[in-house]
Amino acid sequence: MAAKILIIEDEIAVREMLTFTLKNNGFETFEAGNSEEALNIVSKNNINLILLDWMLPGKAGIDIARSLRASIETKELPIIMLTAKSEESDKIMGLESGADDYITKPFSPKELMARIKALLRRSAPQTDMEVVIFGSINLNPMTHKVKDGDKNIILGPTEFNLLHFFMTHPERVYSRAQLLDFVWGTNVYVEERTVDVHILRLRKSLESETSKYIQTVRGAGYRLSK
Amino acid sequence: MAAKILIIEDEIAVREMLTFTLKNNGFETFEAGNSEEALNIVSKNNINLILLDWMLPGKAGIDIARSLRASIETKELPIIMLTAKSEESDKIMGLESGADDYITKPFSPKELMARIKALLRRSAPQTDMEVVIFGSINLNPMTHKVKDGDKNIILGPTEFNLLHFFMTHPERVYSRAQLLDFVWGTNVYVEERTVDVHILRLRKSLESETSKYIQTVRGAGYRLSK
DNA sequence: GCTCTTTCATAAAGATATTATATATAAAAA
DNA sequence: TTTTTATATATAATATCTTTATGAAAGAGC
Repeated sequence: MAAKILIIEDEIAVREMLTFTLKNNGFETFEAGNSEEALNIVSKNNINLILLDWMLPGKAGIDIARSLRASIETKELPIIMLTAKSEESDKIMGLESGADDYITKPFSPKELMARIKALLRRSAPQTDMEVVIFGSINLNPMTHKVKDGDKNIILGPTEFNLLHFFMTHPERVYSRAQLLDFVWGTNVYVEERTVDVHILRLRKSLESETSKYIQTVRGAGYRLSK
Repeated sequence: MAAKILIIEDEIAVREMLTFTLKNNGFETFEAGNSEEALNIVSKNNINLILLDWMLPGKAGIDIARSLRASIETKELPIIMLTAKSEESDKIMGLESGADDYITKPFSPKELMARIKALLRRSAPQTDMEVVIFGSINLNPMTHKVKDGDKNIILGPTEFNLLHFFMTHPERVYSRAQLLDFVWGTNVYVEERTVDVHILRLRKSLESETSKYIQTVRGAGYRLSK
């Protein structure tokens, strides 16, 4: 699922630009113009990362960073601060008060994305990295290993992703088109029949008993179910 | 029923190519060469998606997107913009002014189709996914599973659809012709007797007690009732 | 080179529509 | 009433059509 990013910025134009860039890159965005809004949004949503304008009126920026760092709940929340100029003192103060990274305006969307992704990668290992278990299947995204009972299962990348998706979304039927969207990703253009082939290979790789969990639902798609 | 797609493009050759490709893929197409035509067609027809050429004379492309986004009626209408080059600024402007996706020329018909289908899928309402219960029957459209009491009921696609229809429209009698319309879909020529056969199979699949809920109303049709 | 993915061709499985025939029902006639 | 008749529905069998499974080859990426 898409990471949730909160943009704290008082200038509407900049805020909109950021929102737009982030949405475009598949993130879910929230916007706040001041501390109050910001903390409110953080408390109500499961924000994954914050983009914080350092140049908020008063000392708002620094205050927000500090209060987030003070609370147990938000202690680990990654913060990227946006600074207008690359003044050494600002950087130092920013990092000191809790930002994990900073980026100076003007910056390219590309650079912003790279930093956000890097930070999310670093700080959010457990989002999609949980071990998943379904019946006798045990899938560990961290080590990229799959076991079916005692037996180690060797899967190609696509089979691995497919199984991971099914295991994190069991019981529900997905059409081939949906599987392409969710497992292959949007903007990938392959034939729907290709899904069949990967289902076949996934079934072959699993123990014969277990492979029955990968069910064909005629006219609808496939499902992981007992 | 086929989705309706409006092509807004001033170059006739490109327009015809697009129309051809789309028709070939089972879409219903409309064509407009300028804003006026475009907005006119949108207001009179139930357009499901728009292919908008970004390189229309003047700022026509951006203007059309904006006016569509401004009106409540067309706020949600998916727009794919066609751009000549993949310039960052163009993409951003396009998406900012309301396009949902963009595709840069030259593009393959396959890619175009995939994007259109993905967008239609995304914008389609996630309706009809509620679990339905009638008596001891429990039908879950999400998992595509049916239970009658404790027993799992295996149904073919048509029987599943038929039962789902009855369960979402209980107590009322439907003629064979109506069932063909609602369950099979309009524009399908099938003998009315065929309905009998599927009713038979549905009854057979259900527990004998429950199958009595599928009632024959002589001279009128069938009904789901206790 | 290798591995993994996608596509394609064909086989196999499954679902559907049609037909023929049997059965049920309602109304009319005896 | 009971019987007849006409018509509607149920059922089984089957031919046809669709969808899915599978193996093999081509293609892509490393």
